Amino acid sequence: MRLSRYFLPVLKETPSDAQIVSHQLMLRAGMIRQQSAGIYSWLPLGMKVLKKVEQIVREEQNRAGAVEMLMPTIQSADLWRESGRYDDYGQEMLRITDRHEREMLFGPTNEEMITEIFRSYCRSYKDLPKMLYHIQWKFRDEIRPRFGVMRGREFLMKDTYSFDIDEAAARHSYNRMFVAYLNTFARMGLKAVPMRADTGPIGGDLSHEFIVLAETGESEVFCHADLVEMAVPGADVDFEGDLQPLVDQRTALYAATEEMHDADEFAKVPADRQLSARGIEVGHIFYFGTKYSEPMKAMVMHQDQKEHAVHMGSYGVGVSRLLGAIIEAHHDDKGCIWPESVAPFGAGILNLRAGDDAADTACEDAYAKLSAAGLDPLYDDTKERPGGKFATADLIGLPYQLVIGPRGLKENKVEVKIRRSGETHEMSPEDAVNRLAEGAFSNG
RNA sequence: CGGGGCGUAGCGCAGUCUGGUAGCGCACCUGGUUUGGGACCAGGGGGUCGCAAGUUCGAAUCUUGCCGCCCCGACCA
Repeated sequence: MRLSRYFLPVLKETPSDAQIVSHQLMLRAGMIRQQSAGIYSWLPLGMKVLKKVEQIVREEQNRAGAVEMLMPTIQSADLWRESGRYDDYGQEMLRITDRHEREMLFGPTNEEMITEIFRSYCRSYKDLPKMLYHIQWKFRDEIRPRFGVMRGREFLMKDTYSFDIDEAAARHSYNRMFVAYLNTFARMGLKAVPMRADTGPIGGDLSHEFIVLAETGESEVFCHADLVEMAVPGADVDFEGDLQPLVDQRTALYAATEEMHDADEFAKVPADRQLSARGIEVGHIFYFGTKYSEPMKAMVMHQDQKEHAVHMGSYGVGVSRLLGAIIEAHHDDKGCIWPESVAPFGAGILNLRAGDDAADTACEDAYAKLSAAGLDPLYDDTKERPGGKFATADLIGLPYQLVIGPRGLKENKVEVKIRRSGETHEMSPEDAVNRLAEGAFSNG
């Protein structure tokens, strides 16, 4: 992409209503624009990162055996009356009346709808297990939206729903998501710690929040420090096999949010391993048994020739919130530092003197070759002065900057800057392009 | 919803107390000089001061109502 043709409205100054660094940087880097309290437009740069994050979530869901579909944003109130949640959900649900005076709502979640779909088609225990997900915009009319995309009213969520024959089978589905989430967040450069969460009226031990530690997090958390650095299972996990040991390895160590915190248990953690911090909830997994299948009659015939309600779980990832979490984890005073896996462009090419023949030629050549290599470079071909180009490149956080100007070219030199470390390497244009194309500067 | 704060040019703000022809920096446009880490000079455009009503000879400024946004609290991916 040529910057001259792109839409990248960067701000030099920090908008006054942004309180936390991720919100400030998303506004300054021209990623989002607030349209109303807690409601944002995703500008091109933000959209690109959002899609990358979404794709990682999707790939890991698919790997874990979940099947993608798409449900609508608008739902019928009748569906929610079946589960009893229409009255329970309260003011957080945005209720809408259509022209025929039908009561509709903008979905805050999809348990009812997926249960309705499941029960319409699945009648036998032989149809189980099933695991379906979608990535769709949700609306929750939060009392107080804040911190940009961290607590928006409209937000993009991945929600998965599992259907199993009994609690033991549901536990395996739960473990699939538990492990999938560990891998998902690690791929984005996040250290997410699973923490015991409140299971509400269902009880049991099957609910975990996945928390990214960050000073600006909304939750106070307490955990064994080893959990933070624990290596994730990785891509070659056998999701059909026994995942319980992987789960136990983590749940054996203390980790809880404020609501679930037990000071006495925490005190048993070795003192030098006790970690109390703040965190951002990026995922939440939940087993809720027959809470919806019972009232909504999602029954399957078992071998005993009787109908039984299916055991369900739901598993959410705040996709749009993840962008905030990633920036909180990866930034400096100059701007964002995107992990390569979610960077909006693979590299930036900075033409320090657009209009100079030598610089233009070298930049065009690098742009063509890096594009061909699949790096999806952003070529700053504007007439702006070098200082502004450096500042913009740092602000939007591209992992690599290929800096090309007439002064260096006289000695056949260009500069490669690594955003995360700030280090620069001088070399010939050919070397720079080749090494960038082959990922020579990557640290994985 | 309770408590607090703020709405003045695209962004950041001053002016409001004490009413008297709407300002500053950045950004933008034109010309010129510049050009390797957010240049300089000169000129220029842009605001019914959130909306409405009221007080007044006169309102960004005082009064009332409404709207929007932000922060603290209880809830959530």
